[in-house]
Amino acid sequence: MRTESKPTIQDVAKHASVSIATVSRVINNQGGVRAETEKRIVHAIKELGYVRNAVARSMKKKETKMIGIIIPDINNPFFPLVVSGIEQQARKKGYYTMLSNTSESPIVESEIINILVERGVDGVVITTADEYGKQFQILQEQGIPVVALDRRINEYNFDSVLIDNIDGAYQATKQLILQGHQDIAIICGPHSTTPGRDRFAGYLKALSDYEIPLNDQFVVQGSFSEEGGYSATRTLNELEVRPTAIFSSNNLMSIGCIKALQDLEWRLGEEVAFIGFDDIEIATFTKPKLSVVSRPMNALGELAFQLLHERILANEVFSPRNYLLSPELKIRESCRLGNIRLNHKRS
Amino acid sequence: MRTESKPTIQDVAKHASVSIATVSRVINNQGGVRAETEKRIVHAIKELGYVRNAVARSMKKKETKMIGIIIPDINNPFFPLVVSGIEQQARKKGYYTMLSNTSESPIVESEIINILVERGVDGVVITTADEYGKQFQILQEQGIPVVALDRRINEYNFDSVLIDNIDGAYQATKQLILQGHQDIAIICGPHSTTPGRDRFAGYLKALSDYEIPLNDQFVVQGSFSEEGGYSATRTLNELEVRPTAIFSSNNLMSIGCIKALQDLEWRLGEEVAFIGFDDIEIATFTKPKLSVVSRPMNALGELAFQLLHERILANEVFSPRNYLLSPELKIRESCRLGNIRLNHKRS
DNA sequence: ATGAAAGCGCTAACAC
DNA sequence: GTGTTAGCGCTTTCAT
Repeated sequence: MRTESKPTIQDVAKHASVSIATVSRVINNQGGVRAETEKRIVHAIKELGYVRNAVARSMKKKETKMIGIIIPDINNPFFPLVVSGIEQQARKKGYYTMLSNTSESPIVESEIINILVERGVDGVVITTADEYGKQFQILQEQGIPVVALDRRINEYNFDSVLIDNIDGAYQATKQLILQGHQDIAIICGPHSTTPGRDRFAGYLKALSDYEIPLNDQFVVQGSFSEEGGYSATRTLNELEVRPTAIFSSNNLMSIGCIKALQDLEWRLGEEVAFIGFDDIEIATFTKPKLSVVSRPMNALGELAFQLLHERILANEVFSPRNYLLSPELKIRESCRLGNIRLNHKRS
Repeated sequence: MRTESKPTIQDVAKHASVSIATVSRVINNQGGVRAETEKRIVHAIKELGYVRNAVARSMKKKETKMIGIIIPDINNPFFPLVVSGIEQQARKKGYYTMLSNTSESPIVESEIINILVERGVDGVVITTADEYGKQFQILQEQGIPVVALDRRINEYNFDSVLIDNIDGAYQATKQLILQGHQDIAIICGPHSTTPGRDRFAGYLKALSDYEIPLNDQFVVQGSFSEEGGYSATRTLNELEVRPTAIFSSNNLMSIGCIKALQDLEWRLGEEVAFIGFDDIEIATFTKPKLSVVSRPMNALGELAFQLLHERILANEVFSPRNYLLSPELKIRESCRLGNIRLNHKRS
């Protein structure tokens, strides 16, 4: 494709009849170059269409000004929002972000980490697809700063910015209880993930605090996906005694759940109340509108970059900082008592 | 941070008592190394925690195996879906993708392009925020292959993978007409963008083919955003004679439009029919369900990478290929006649 | 099968 | 203010 190879700093120097050192000075705005000389050089750069080779530069300077962002699911709207927060802060500080998507595959994640390390990123923000994996070893060995976002990384002492999932689930469940519900189901995410486990724990805690016995039938599992929420809801619908309220552990699951409710003609707000983890676009389009636990996506991203940046600049090791951000319960309509007939078995 | 600097190929060579050339051979699986020697080297690599420095490698080889993807709005679900298509193909061919988001800012886009060029990406797929900008100059000069995705790039002969927006809008409008509507409004996107103009053109064409005079009042403008759709809908609602059908030019606008309809108590499916460009999550949650023009996101991405890849491999210039993919009309409920009272002025 | 050595394009220390 | 020069870590030709 490329015929004549790209011009280098050498070519520019020759063209402007100066040394490469001088050219380098003007490229990097280091000053100390006579105005006239500079003009000649700038002109030569224009004329030749010279572009600084960042690869050579990085090689020399041992820094790339790139940070890697690794997310598990680019199609889950939660992540783009978080990414926007990171990007924004990074740009301000002169860092360029490389975003990669693992599609929840630990194998892909591992590959990506290796590539980023080889490419010499200055740091990485990651929402891992495998909290217990060994893929982080290389990052630690190379001393590359890492911030774990939204999902904990076990056995490594990285900084982390997490959401208080337990509290979020607790608030949601409590709200349902205060509305008079006793038969509250939970659609759980995978117990292999922190959010999966923690949201279940919050649910359990609320039940226990209000002395409502746990009914195993009301605890259903699924993957963090629309399909997961859909089939879980089906299962719930087939129970002899159906729950009067559902708490869904994740945005995608909520969508699946609401779809199932429609398909099964299990009437939201009339026969069953609902609260979901994460705000979703459809929440205000359903009737009744969905109450949700909302996470501060942007803040999550901004904080993550900030922590990362501090570590990149620091030249000594210091102990990990672990942040736990609180989600916010957004009460709309779907958790209201309405005219839901409760199952008054134990009242 | 990093205390002892990272091990290099030199260190490995020393540790295994061989030359760096031999180490390089085993790192790159080039064969021609005695099994026993190789074992020693592999062992040294493990022991030292050596990682190949891709920066140095790229510098030497003049290829990075990285391609850049530039999108204008990571929070518009259309793009993550396209990106998934690109990523998937790229990974298969051994390319790593770097995703960047411009947030529709031509300035940011320009910066990103420069960074990618400096970093030596092997190619770029871009949905530009500025179809007429000069930011592509550098790509052309450097001979870096480019594929324009979803938005045309004028004045440069890059490959392109576009959607037949005219046809999509035509189909939608036609459908509305066939349902008996005459007073069909369009919520237009910015005329500075190809999709904005083309979708309007398709609307116009359908009207003309069916001999329905254009009513200027039914043509409202907005940015490709929720807010754009929302305020456009407000405007339509304030007309003395309101339209009986609305065609919305973009997914985000559709969301804004539907929200406005709700807020204004302008009843969808009863007082006004609707078709929107792009399928959206909420489409099946509204009552009635939304009819939409759906684009093949994944195919778009896959094709884009394929074209790019061909160009990266080719060692001669050839003329640009321009693909136009057809969108598909998904008829659900919102465009049905239902019990909408049409304004029978000219029937 | 292995090694020596010449760069790739740049930065920065040092000389002038 | 400007030039010379020594690498950064790697791949690759050419010897051996």
